[in-house]
Order: sequence, then structure tokens, then C-alpha cells
Amino acid sequence: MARRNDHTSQQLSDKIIASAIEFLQHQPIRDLSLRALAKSVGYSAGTLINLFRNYNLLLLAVSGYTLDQIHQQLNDDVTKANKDNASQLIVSLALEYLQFASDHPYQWRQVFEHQLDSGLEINLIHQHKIDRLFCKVEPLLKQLAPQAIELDIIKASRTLWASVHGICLMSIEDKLFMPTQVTSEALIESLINHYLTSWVDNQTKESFYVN
Amino acid sequence: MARRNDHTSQQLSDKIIASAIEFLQHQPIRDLSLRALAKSVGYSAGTLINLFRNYNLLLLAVSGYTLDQIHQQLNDDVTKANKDNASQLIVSLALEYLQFASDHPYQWRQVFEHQLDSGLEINLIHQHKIDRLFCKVEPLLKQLAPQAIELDIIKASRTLWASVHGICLMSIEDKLFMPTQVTSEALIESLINHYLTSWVDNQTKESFYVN
DNA sequence: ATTCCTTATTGAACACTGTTTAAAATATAA
DNA sequence: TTATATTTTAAACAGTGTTCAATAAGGAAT
Repeated sequence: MARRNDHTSQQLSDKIIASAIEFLQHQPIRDLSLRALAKSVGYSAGTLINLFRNYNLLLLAVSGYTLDQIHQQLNDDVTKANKDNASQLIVSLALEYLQFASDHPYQWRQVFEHQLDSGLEINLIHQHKIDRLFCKVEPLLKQLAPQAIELDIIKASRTLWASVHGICLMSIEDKLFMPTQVTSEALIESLINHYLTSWVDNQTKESFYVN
Repeated sequence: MARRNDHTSQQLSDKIIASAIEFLQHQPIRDLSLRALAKSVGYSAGTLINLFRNYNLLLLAVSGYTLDQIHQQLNDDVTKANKDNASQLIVSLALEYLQFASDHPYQWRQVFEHQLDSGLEINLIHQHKIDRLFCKVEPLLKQLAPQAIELDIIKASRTLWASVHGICLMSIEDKLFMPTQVTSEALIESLINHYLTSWVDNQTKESFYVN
């Protein structure tokens, strides 16, 4: 067939990503295919390939969309929060993260299941977007322990966020095996409150035993 | 063709799983296929299907093998460890877990990437094997806080192990974005030491503020 | 030994997957 | 109006997991 020009390529890209995101609200990514996605937007598979080069890069774009969405949601949380209680704000961020994962499990999983084929410059952008999430607690940790050295801030932020991520993952996969009285939210709160209690205590004492 | 009978079905199953595990030492699971696996053991695809019913259940068996392997490795760690220091033993278990994930990243990922199709009784066995790992720290937590109630033990064990899992995951996926001076082992130690410090302190004081 | 039945094994067929490619048709420029 | 460039797609290709009928060997009964 021939050119149709009823969308600019940007419009079409957006439409495709939107359709994929919509799909992920109800079904896991492995149930989606390039052809099915093409059909859902009324174009052929080849057109999508022309736009994104291959299916993997298309999925990377979808993943990037989700990361932006999460990023913005967490940002909104920070701006409208009480800035005095940094500790509580970290809990609030983590709970927001868990909330997103719970509300959009398939969409959330797609981001971290996606296997990037190595040696592509576009992957760096993706990696950066994930990094952006991990870094979000850094200024809050500095607020809790202004005298802490940069390396300790990095260590604590990565420890906390990787842990939060682990709890979210196990939660939406139903791999926690807990009585219903214990919620995933409670695990997040337990993690952050206990970790920060000891960490801040340590930083203010400038102790060298636990870091 | 016809029957060959050079293996019992049990021997053949073992051989197939062994071949898959060997593959996972060098390449990710998505690069393996039923046909390639069949060729590697000198049988046809249909034979593997007859044995495992479908490819997904075959992969579940592979995943089960890995979980048993990890379970045993952690058990060995517990038996030959100093039983007086429960806190240090938890760190040791977690580091062993990280070590396995680092040494066999593709094999480790396969376990948790595997999507179980719901409503199968075999999945329960699999879920139980994962549960077994999470529960491993429970007696150690009881040792640290003998007066703690069962629900607090469960909460702390799940929080800790899901967090450890998260750090392992982010570590082998290179998503931590840290300077090389900060190791994944240090994150694990930081997590457990800080969390337990505050948790034990809380439990011995029987405080109601943080749990 | 010979027949019968069961069991293991497989190749071919099927419907799907992502990707490549050449052809076709419209939009734009000359 | 012609020529060129840009979109779009159908068809072909090599791969995937799965189903199924055909086949041949092992074991049991005669």
C-alpha cells in the first residue's frame, strides 16, 4: 500500500506507546506482540518497525514512558509534602512507589523485566531514568544527616531504594507469604523507620562501627 | 521413529535440567529454546514435551532445581557457622545469597523471571520453595529477640529478605549506579546491621512506636 | 517363536513470533 | 506535469512452542 499521512510520526509513536500502556493495564507484556499492537493502532507491523527500528526498542520507549510517569508522580509527592520531616517524606515516597506498582503491576514489571541488549547508547538514557528514582532520596538523607560524607549518602540511598524495590517486587508477585494482617505497606514502613533510626543515630555520633 | 530406552525417564529429565542449567551459566534464558535444548541432549522437541507436558513446566523444573541448590547452600552455611552470633549469621546468609546471584546471574534470574501460569498445583511447590528461603531467618530473629511475637518475626523476616533480594537484583543488573568503592556486599551489611540494630532495640524495649 | 499390546520417539504440520525486502502509492518539489 | 522522496504494506523467511499420527522397539502372553 501507500502512504497515508493521517499522523505525523510523532503522533503515531505516541499513539503506539499509549496503546501498549493501555494493554499493560490488563495483561502482562509477554501476551503482547508486535503484530497485535500494530493492529490495535490500525497500522502494519512494518510501520512500527520503521518507527522504532525493532520491537525491543519499542518496548524500551514504553518502559521510558512509565519511568517518566513514576518520576513525575514522586515529584508531585515531594513538592506538596511537609518538608520538615525528611524521614516521613522518604516513607511517603516509598509508599507512592509501592502504590504505583500495585495499581499497575504489569506496567511496572515491564520496566524491570525488559532486557536491554548491551552496547546501545539509548540504554544509557534508560539507565539514567532508573538512576533518577534512586537518587531521589539523597537530598532527604542529607537533610537528616547534614554532616554525612557523600559516599555514605550514596550507600544509604541505594540500600534503601533497592530494598524498597525488592519489597514492591515480592509484593506484586505474591511471594511474601504473610498473614493478611501484615501488609506490604507495613514492611516498607518497618524497613525505612528502622534503617533510618540506626543510620541517623550512627551518622550523628560519627561512629565507625556500622556504616 | 521408535523407542530407544537408553535412559529411564527420570535419567532423561535430569539430563535435560542439567543441560539447561549448564546453558544458563553462559547465556540468559531468553536465548534458550525448546528445540535447542532438545538438540543438546540428543532428543526431539516432542520428547521433552512428553516428559514435562510443556516448555513452561520444564522451565519450572529448572527453576525448582536452582531453588533447591540455593536452599542447600544456605543450609550448609548455617550448620557450619558460629551459632552464638545470630545477627552475623543473617549477614552471612544474605552474602551467600548475593554470592550465588553474582556467580550465576542468568540462572538466578531465571527463577524469578519465570511467569507461572496461574491455577496449577505445581506452582504451590514452587512458591513453597521460595517461601523456604524467606523463612530461613525466622529462627535467627527469634534468637535475637526471644520475647518478640510471631507477627513481628514474620514482618521482620519478610522485610529483610525482600530487601536483600532487591539489592541482589539491582546488583546483578548493574542498576545501582555507585562508585566502585561501594560494593553490593557493603549495601547488604548496611541494610542488615542498621535494620537489626533498631529492630532488636525496639523489641527488647517492647516499644510500640516503631514496629 | 509368534502374536499382541503398550510405550517411547519422532517428523511433519500448525499457528504464531520479529524482521527483511521489494513493490506500490501518495506527498512534495522542480 | 514530471520527477523525486517518503510512507506504507504484503509477502517471504527463519524461528518459536505445541499437536498428532505414524513408527518401531520392549515386554507379555500364547
